[in-house]
Amino acid sequence: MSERRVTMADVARHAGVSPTTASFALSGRTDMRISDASRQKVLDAAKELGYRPNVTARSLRTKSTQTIGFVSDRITTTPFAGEVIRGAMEAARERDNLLFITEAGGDRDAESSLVHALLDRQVDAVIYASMFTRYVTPPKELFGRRVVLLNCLAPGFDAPSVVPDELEAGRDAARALLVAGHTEGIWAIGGHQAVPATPEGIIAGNERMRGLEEVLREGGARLDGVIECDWDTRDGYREVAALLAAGHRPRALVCLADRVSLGAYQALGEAGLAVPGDVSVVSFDDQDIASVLRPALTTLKLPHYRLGRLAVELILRRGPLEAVVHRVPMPLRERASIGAPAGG
Amino acid sequence: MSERRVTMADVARHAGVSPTTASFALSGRTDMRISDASRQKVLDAAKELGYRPNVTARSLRTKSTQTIGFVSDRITTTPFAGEVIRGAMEAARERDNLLFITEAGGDRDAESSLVHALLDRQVDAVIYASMFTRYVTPPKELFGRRVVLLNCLAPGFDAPSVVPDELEAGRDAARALLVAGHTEGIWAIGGHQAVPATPEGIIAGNERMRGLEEVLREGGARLDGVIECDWDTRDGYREVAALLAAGHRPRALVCLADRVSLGAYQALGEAGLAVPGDVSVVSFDDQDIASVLRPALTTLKLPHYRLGRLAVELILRRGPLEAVVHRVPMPLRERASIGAPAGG
DNA sequence: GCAACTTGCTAATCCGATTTAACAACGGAG
DNA sequence: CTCCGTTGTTAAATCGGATTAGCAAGTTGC
Repeated sequence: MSERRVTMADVARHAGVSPTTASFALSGRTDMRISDASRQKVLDAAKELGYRPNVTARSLRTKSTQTIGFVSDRITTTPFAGEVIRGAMEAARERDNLLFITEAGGDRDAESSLVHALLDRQVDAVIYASMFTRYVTPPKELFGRRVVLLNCLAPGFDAPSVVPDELEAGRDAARALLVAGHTEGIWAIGGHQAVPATPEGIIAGNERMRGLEEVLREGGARLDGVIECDWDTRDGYREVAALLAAGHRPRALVCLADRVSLGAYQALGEAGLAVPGDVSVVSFDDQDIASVLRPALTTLKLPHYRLGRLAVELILRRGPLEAVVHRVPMPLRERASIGAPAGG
Repeated sequence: MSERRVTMADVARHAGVSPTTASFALSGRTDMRISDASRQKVLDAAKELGYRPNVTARSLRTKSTQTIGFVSDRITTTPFAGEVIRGAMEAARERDNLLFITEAGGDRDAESSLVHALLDRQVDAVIYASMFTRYVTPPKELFGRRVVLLNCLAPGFDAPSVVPDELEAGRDAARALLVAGHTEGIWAIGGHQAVPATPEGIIAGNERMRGLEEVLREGGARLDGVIECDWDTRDGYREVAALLAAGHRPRALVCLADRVSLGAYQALGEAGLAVPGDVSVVSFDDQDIASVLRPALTTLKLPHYRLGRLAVELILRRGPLEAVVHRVPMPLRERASIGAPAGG
């Protein structure tokens, strides 16, 4: 791409030293003695000529490209993806690394092919990411490589995982309700995804529900019911409408995803019930929409930015990676959808 | 990253030929004569050893890294970003290219620094992207380089631009209303962003309004009013609520962004007006939320996937890039928010 | 005064490909 | 029988750095 770059040889010539001296002066290594005078000459020459090292050439010798590959099933489907990537990118940038972003779309062959494309470019490490928490089997090309699993778990695959702390989030949802005084009339919409129509519920749903029920029980409260349905707006609407039609009068709804909450809002609105006056709602994910609904939704944020960042930070730590599961807290975004229980 | 790779020297040795012969056989070049027998031996050896060329090493000689840099102001703020990147990525992948994704966050220094990081890695070209259509001044490091401007315009900068066809989208919004029979009681919410509090309105707002008014006029209709406000849910809600409170009874609302539409829905709902029974709504952007609102929103889709794809396609065409503005159509997503005018 | 270090620097190699220049071997023309 | 062109192949140079080995000149020790 365009005019010849200044090379180290140019710098050396301009400074009147050998390329070797220039190399050592520029890399600032101390295991080879360079006089301050020479060093300064080189540095000045480099600055004057606007020298920038050719990372490609350097990595041929050093093996390190200061480049990380990012492979995901799908970066586009979920609105969170951008945050994951941004977190990863910023952490990488702080250490002069760049990210190759790729997406396999769930296709195994595409995945292998992408991993190859990354390895052909000598990436220092690979982040293998899923857009929702689940169990995965990374492609064989990644075995023995420097890998961090992002938002997924692969038992038997020797690499660290970075996942949201769904269990604690479930507990926090319960605490938020208890603090507001809710002990009865609590329904969970979305459930465990025991029969997973929405695959993202498999892990998240179970852990959220487990944490929720645990703290509710400890707080002397319990769920009136758990409605299993897909984690989408349509099902949220339908199930809550059906619940109300059946004569139930919930005081609080725990929606397992913000999309479900939106459906719940719609059903509640049509039934003339106010949030949080008549029914409190607590949710999970903190999608964009959460802050924009009326009333704004109290929800447990999926920490995508921090997931991305931590994955890169692990990679950039020196030394081998340990196959540990890192759980990142899901902060509670307190907004306006939880209130005191409606008088019964 | 881990065990030694098979090199071309290994392949040559295994096939019993020189590295030169192996190179020509593998690259399939015809300007150097290789016997079919030798060629086959090399190919077999390569396959058997699982040889994969080291792109980094190759590019040191050839200058081409099969890598494209992507620099944007912000990939995260807008939910569309993923689609842009996906489009770019898929187009790149089809031609064995990979994308470095970076984000400068609007900071000029960060931008320069990122461009340097990209150039240091010898990217073949750079996509300079904005997350909403606007005028930009690319950093000086990009002058004279192979660049495509994505979703932005830079007069005087010698590079092609790829932008949504907002003008035609404005016309299509008008046509959708005319076809449904609307000729009066039409209000535009969001306006031209003449005083741009929401910067993304500067170009989009003007062109959408221009196309809208043009076709409305030609169709014998006109706007009852244009309400200038920020392109967000809060303002959409406030302005529509105010409009209704002032005693106006619009038949159709043209919301300049889906976020504004959401606010409009909220205000309409609280006033007991049904969409589209009482008021039709047509919108722009096609964010995720558009298809999930009740009723689903008829809107003109920002063609992010195609923008990303076209940018890469332009880059991968051989020959110099021409400084032309490519306008990508914004398809009409017909859903349920437009109906016949309410009887007046 | 000479060996033994230090200090400061450079020549030569290497990384893994591509590409240029050159060179055998063979066949046909004259 | 020589000359020349063709065919198939390879040695060597190159890309832009990092690294190893080695070499002068100056210091110190005894």
